[in-house]
Amino acid sequence: MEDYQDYRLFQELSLLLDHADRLVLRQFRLNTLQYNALLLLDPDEGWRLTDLSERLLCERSTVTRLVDYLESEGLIARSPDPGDRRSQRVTLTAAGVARRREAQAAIEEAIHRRFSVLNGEEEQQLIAMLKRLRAVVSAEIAEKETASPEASSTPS
Amino acid sequence: MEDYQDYRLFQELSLLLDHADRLVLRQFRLNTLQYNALLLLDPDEGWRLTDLSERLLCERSTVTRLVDYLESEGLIARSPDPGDRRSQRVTLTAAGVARRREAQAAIEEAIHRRFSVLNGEEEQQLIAMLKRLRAVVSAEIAEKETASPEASSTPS
DNA sequence: CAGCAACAATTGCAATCGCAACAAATTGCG
DNA sequence: CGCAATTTGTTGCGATTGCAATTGTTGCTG
Repeated sequence: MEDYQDYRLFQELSLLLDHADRLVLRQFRLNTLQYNALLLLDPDEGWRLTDLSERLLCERSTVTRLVDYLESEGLIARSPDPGDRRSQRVTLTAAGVARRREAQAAIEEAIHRRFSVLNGEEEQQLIAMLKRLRAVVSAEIAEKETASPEASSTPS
Repeated sequence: MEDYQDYRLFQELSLLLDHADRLVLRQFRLNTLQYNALLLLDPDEGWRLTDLSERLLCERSTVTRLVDYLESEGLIARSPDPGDRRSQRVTLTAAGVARRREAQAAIEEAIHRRFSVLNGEEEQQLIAMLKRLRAVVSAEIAEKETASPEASSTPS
C-alpha cells in the first residue's frame, strides 16, 4: 500500500544525497564515481578496468574515461598486465592516496552527520531492508537484461 | 559505526533502481524525470515550468528541455499564462494521459514487486527513516548553498 | 514615471554516461 | 596448428543535466 511512498522518498533522497556529495567532493575535483574508484584502488594491488567497471556498476567505457581523468590528475598510474597484454593494471599513486585521504575525511564526516538521525538499531534494520531490496532489484535487472539483448526469436 | 555501510548500500541501490526503472520506462520512450513530470501534470490545471523544476528537484533549464521533449511527443501542451506574460502553463494532453496510464501501470507493478520483500511494519519504519534522512540532507544542502554562491566577500 | 531588482524561460557550453562498433590479444575447439 | 569466439580496453555518438549568461516581463521605489 505504501510501496509508492517508499519509492518516491527513496528516489528523492537519492537525488539529494547525490547533490550533497557533489558539493562536498567538488573541492577535491572529484565526482562520486571518481571518488568511489579511489576508494577501491590500492597503491600495490593493481585493478583491471573491467573489474573496476563491475564493482562500480558502470560501463567499461566509463571506466576508461574515469581512469583517463584520474591519471591526468596524477592520482593513479596505468601499468601493463604482465600476464595479459590486453589488460592494464591501475594503481594509486602517492598523490592519489593523499587526495583520497582528504576527500574521505570530508565525505565520512558528512555521512556520519546525516546518519546520526538514526540510532544503532534503526541502522541495523535499514541495512537489512536495503540488502533485501538490492537482491530483488538485482534479480529484476538480470532477468530483464537476459530477456531482451538476445532472443528476438519468440521461438515455437 | 555502520554509517558507511548504510551509505554504500543506499548508493548502490539507487544505481540499481535507476537502471531498473530505465529498463521499464524505455518501452514508453520516457526517462525517469519525464515520467515523474507526467505524474505531476494534469489535463486541466496548468503548471509553470519553475514550479515543476522545484518539485522535480532539477534546474529550470532541464525543465525547459524536458517540456520540449514531452511537447514534441504530443503528451503535453504549452499555453501562455493569462496573468503573466513571462510564464507558460503546461497541461497534459489526451495522449499524455494515455501514455502516463500505461507507464504507470508498468512502473507500479515493478515497484510493488520490489517492495514486497518488506512487510507493512517495515515499510512504515523505512518511510520514517527516509523522511528523517531527507530532512538532514536537505538542511545540509541549503546550508552549503547559501554559504558559497554569494559572499566572495570575506569583508573587513 | 524612471530605474532597477527580481523573476520566467531559454540558450550555450561543458561534464557525464550508456550503448554500439571496433582493434588487439587471448582462448578454445576441431 | 588454424580459425572462430571471447575478452579487454578504446572511441564515436547521442542523451541527459547543471551552471552561467541572456532576453523579456513584472513590480517596487524614489
